Amino acid sequence: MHYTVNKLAKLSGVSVRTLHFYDEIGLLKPAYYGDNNYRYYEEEQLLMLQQILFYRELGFPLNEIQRIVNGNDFDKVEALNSHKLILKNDLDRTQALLKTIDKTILLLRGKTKMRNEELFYGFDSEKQKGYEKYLVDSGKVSQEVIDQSRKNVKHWKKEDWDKFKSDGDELHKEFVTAIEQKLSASSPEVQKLVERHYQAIKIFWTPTKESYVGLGQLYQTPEFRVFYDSRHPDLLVFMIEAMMIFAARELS
Amino acid sequence: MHYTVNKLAKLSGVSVRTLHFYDEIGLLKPAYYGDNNYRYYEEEQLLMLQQILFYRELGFPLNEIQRIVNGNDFDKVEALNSHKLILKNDLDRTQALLKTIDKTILLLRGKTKMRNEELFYGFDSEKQKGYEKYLVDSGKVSQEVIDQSRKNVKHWKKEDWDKFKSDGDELHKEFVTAIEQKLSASSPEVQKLVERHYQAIKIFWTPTKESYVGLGQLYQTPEFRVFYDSRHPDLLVFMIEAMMIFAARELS
DNA sequence: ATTGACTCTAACGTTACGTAATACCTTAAG
DNA sequence: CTTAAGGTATTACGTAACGTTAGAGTCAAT
Repeated sequence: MHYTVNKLAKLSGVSVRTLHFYDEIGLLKPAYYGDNNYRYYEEEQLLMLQQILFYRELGFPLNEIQRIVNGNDFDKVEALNSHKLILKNDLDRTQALLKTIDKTILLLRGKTKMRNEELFYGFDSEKQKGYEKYLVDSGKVSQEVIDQSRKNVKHWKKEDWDKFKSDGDELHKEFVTAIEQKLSASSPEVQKLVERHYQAIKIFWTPTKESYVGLGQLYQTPEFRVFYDSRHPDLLVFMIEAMMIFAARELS
Repeated sequence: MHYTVNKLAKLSGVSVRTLHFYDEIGLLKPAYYGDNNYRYYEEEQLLMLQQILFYRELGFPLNEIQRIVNGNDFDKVEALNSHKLILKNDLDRTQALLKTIDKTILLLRGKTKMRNEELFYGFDSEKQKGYEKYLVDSGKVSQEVIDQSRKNVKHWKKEDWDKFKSDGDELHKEFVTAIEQKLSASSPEVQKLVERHYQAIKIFWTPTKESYVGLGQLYQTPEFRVFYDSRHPDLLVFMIEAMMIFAARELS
C-alpha cells in the first residue's frame, strides 16, 4: 500500500505543502520517488508522521522533533519532562497576564465612573459595592482580583484613607520639588521617592517589573493627566522615567 | 530633554534595533531627526513607548497595538476583553497539553516496568501502588492524572479486568479479520471497530482528537510493536490509519 | 588628530509553513 | 483518442518581530 501526497495529507490532516516541506528539511522523506518524481509514502512513513504530529501538537519545534523521533524512549521522556517546565512557565505567565488585564480594565473603566481620588486612594464604600457587583456580574474582571485588593484594605478606617491620601499628596509634592531642583530621575533622592511610591502601591497588589511600569500606562489616560499636569507639567514624565529606572534596577 | 536611541533603549529595556524597527513600521517615530539623521525622542515618545510595551507584554501583535494606542479608552477596554478570551484559550490548551504529557510519560516509562497486558488492560494492584508512589514522589506526573484514571476503575473486580482484557483481544481479532477480508480502514465495518476501541479507551480518560490519534504514537514503541505484530504484521498500521480517519470524522 | 563609543542604512536569517505561478502527469469521460 | 479535471512538481515570495552582522559616517574626549 502506498500513499501519494494528497492521500497522506487527507489521512493525517496536514497540507500537501507541509509534506513537501518536511521532505525538504529531511524530517519526513517519502519511501521512494516515482519516475515522474512523485512522492510515494509507505506505512513506515505514516507511522513516523504520526509521531511527528504528536510532538508538534505539544509545541515542540521541528528540529527538536527530528531529534526526538530518532532517539530512544529515554530521550523522549527527557524531552517531555523538560517541555513540561516550559509549558508550566507559559501557564504561570498567562495567568499573570490575565490578572493584569483584569486590573487594567478595572482601572480603565473605573476612572470614567469615579473621581480620581476615589480610584487612586480608595473607594466610597457604598458606591464601591455596587460598582464591583456590576463588574463581576458583567464578567469584566474576576472576583479574585477584586477580593485581593479589597482584602488588603478591608480593615481601613477613614483615618487610614486620609493618611494614605495625604501621603500621596506629600509624595507628589516631593517629586515636584525634585524636578524644580533639577534632580535626575536616576538620582538616589528621586529613587527613594519611587521606592515609597512602590511601597504604597504594594498595599493593594504586589507589582511585578512589568506591571509596575505598566502603571505608567494608566497614568497617561486623560483623567489622570489632568491630575498630574496640574501639579507640574513635567511630573508625569518625570515619574514614569524614574519608575522605569527603579523597575530596571530593583525588580528582577 | 531629548533621548538618543541608546538612551531610550536603556531606559525602556528594548534594543536599539527595536526602536529602528518601530520607526520603520511607523509605530513609534522619533520627535525629530537631526542633521546627522540621528533619531531624537522626547517625553511624548517615552510615554508612547511605555504604552506600546504594556500591550506588547500582554501579547498583542504590533499592528493591533498601533490601533489600540491611537484609539480611545473604550477601544482599549474592548481590545483587552477580547484578548482575555484568547489568553483563556491558551490557558486551557496548555493545561490539556500538560495532562497529555503526563499521560504519555506515565505510559512511556510504565511500559519498561510492566508487562504489556498490565499496562494495557489494567494493573496488578500491589505493584501499581508502589509504582504510582514513585511517579508522584519523583514529580514525573501530577497526582491528578493518576487519580483520574484510577478513579474510573477503582471499583473494578477481577472479572471486570478479565472482561476488559478479553474484549480487547476480541477487538484485535476482528481488526485482523477485517485486514484479511481486505476491508478499507475507512469502511463502515472497520470504523465501527474503531468506535468500540474509542469507547474502551474512554473508560480511562476522554481523548481529544489529538490525544486519541496520539495513542498511535505509544503503540509504535518496541514493546507494543511486538504485541501488535504478533497478531498480524499489518495490524498496527491498519489500526492507526483507521483511528486517524475516525478522529478526522467523528471528533471535531 | 586619534580613539572609542555611538549612529546610520542595508540586507540577510529566523519558524513553519501559506499562497500563487507555471508546467508536467494521470485518469476517467466522451 | 482527445479532452478536461484534478493531482503533482518546482520555484519563490510573504509572514512577525526583530537579531545579527557589515560597512560607513558621527560625536566626545583626550
